[in-house]
Amino acid sequence: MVSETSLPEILRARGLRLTAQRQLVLEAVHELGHATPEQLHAAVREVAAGVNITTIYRTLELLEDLGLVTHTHLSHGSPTYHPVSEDQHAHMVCRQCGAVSEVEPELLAPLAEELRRQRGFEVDIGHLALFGTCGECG
Amino acid sequence: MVSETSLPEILRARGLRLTAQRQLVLEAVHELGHATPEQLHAAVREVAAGVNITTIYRTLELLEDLGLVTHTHLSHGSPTYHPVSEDQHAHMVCRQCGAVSEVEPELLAPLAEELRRQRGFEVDIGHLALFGTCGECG
DNA sequence: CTAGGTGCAAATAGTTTGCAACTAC
DNA sequence: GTAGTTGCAAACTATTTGCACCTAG
Repeated sequence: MVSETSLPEILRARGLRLTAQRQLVLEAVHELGHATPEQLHAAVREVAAGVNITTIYRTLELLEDLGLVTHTHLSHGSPTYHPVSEDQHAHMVCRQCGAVSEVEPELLAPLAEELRRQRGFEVDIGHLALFGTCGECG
Repeated sequence: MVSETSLPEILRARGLRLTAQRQLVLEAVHELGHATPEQLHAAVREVAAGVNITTIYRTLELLEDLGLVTHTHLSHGSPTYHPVSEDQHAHMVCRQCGAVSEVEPELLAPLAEELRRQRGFEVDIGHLALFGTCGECG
């Protein structure tokens, strides 16, 4: 499992620098679980007020490139970022109430397998969002 | 099946007006199959040059409300609209080459069934996007 | 010291809104 | 005639870029 601990090494291996901002953004992604750049910015600011939103965007792009975080598009608007270290899971979004819940990867495995076999398509389960209506709202 | 033919009636039933713009946008959605507001605007403009992008947005919202079209978020950026009359289908987007292909609803039926049973969640299959890597790029 | 990183301001893309002019009915 | 509709300009939100200054190594 890739964790925050490895950030310094991963950066060093690429000749990149470890900065407070990068640590804070990665920590915030872990803390919040699923968060938009805006939300991460707010979280980081509570610790380091001067951090610019631009840096959040640049850092998220970097962390994603380094394989430490990914993002998904849940509904409209901003993407949400989460750690890749977490169990791969899909999201289920209710269009009525906006509730987001997680879908266990086991449920998706057969579909993923089918697509791989039939089409040679490798589904990224962590980047999957199912829209619909939840039990409460249905 | 709801088709373009019913637009006048559906509008009338709500006390709304049938305009050239509305017909053109709906036709464009049918013609293009999956298109962003931008692309639909371009298509409509080929027939009626004066139509404003604002009208495209407003009309898509209306048509969606009327149940004639839906939209999905394929990858980043703009949503893509398509007719609801078409067979419900999901989309498969390759993150390398950007290719979009359709996934037959049969493949998704078991998953949808499972979620309905276990969680009472009604998945909107037409609004589903699977991201990953296609055979060519893998 | 110096390449990489950050903050700030400005640019850009996508979408929404206010309002006066227009038109379907 | 009149309520619904449109076009235009301006506002907004989310994101990206250019650039001078700063700092980790």
